[in-house]
Amino acid sequence: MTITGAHQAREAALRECFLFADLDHDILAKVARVTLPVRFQRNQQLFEQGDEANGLYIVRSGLVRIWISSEDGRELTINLIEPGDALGEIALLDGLPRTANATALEPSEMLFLSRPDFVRLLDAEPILSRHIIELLCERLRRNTEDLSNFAFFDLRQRLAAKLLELAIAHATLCDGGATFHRRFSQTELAQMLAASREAVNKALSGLSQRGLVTIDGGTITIPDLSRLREVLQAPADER
Amino acid sequence: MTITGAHQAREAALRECFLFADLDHDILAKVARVTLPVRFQRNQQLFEQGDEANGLYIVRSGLVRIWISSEDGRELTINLIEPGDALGEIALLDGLPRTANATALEPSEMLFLSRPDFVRLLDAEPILSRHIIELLCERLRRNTEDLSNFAFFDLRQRLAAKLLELAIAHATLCDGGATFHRRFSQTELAQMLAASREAVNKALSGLSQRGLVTIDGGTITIPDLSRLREVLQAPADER
DNA sequence: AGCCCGCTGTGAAGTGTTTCACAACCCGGC
DNA sequence: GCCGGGTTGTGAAACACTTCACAGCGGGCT
Repeated sequence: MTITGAHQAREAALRECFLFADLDHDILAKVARVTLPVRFQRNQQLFEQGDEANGLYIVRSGLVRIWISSEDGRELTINLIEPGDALGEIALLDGLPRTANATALEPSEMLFLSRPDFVRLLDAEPILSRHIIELLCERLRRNTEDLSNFAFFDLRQRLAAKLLELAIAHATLCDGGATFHRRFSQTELAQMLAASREAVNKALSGLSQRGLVTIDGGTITIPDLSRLREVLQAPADER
Repeated sequence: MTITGAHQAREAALRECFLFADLDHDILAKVARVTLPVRFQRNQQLFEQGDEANGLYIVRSGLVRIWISSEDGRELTINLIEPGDALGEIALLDGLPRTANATALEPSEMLFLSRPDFVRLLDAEPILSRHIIELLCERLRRNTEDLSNFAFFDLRQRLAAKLLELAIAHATLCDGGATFHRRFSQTELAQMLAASREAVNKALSGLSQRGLVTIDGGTITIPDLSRLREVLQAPADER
């Protein structure tokens, strides 16, 4: 592939990312030029909580896990970043240390945009500010949702909510139901739900016994999304 | 007070708010003119989750509680907004329904800035975008902290963390310790911690028996902030 | 004064979740 | 083929917190 070909590919990747979606072609081309393609293997760490922010990552393929850990080594997965989304915004924008860790769950391709380049761009392009603001608002809404789940839901409900959320990005919807592309181990789920692996196992069995999910060789399918959603309103006695 | 006097007072109030702190005088004067002073009584609601966003509130005095509620009526206090801070940014910025409820905990004075006026201002003043972005980042950091507390801490630790957090805004620090200005009822604390009032009572007694806090007629004082902070690292067996 | 309401303290029973221990499984590598 | 590591399933004991019930306290209102 020629060098300009590579630039064009990167520009196309940027355009698929919400943050840069409707910048003018010439601006985007300039950005594409300073952007650095990087690859990460499965389980390779992009950065660590407390690191200084060096730049922004834009995911082209793969999957990245954003997580924090406690003093005694337990881990909480805060977010999974899909292709087309960006990660590392917060520390990038306010210049403070990274709030969380980021690790590739799959072999992943990214574009890396260094902080100096990004800041320059932000000053030059007011429309980018608007997109950043919208991105941050979206993150805040998701965050409030998560807090609400922790505060109000028991494990069974948190699991149902998480499965419904994961289904949007990781399952093909069909006929009111959804089947996941990707396998999520019970340990992975437990880390998203701040619960023990054993408890997730039992909650999952519970859902599956009621036919709300079916599990085939570790791959989850939700036969009927709206029936699973009912678990979120159930007044506890209906289990 | 003359009308221009009122404008000047409002302009001063804006200047004390981080969001508007370093706008030019003439811009600020223009904003002050479109800004509307409003008062709320104790327990009066500013807006409700699901409402359409009509504008931004800037707190001049008093205290505002941001909270969400569950289907079955439990409430979680997400944030307390102090004088000099703003509230209602998220829905204001993305145009979607309000994510939470807001009610005044004390008689409170605000400045109200309507959404159309705000949007105009945002387009005209790029520096305001930067401040908004910083505000959102700060909220996100606090939010991640809250998630971490829910995921990793038991009630005793969450209580200690919350008291340390509240002390910053609601206590006078003195000699390594802090005494609160304001009384927080155990019910109010319980709503911040997503726990029952009774459990908060017992956790509070626990802390007080160990001399980590002292309670005098319902008013809390922390004799030694750093000793209370140790509770956050305690490996459970040291209670 | 007396009343009432919201706040505080506390115990007993019930429940959801963790921790621990262990058995069975699947799949890739040697 | 077999071994081994990461999975899944499950049951028993321990634990944290909720729920319920109730008693006492205090401050504001009539």
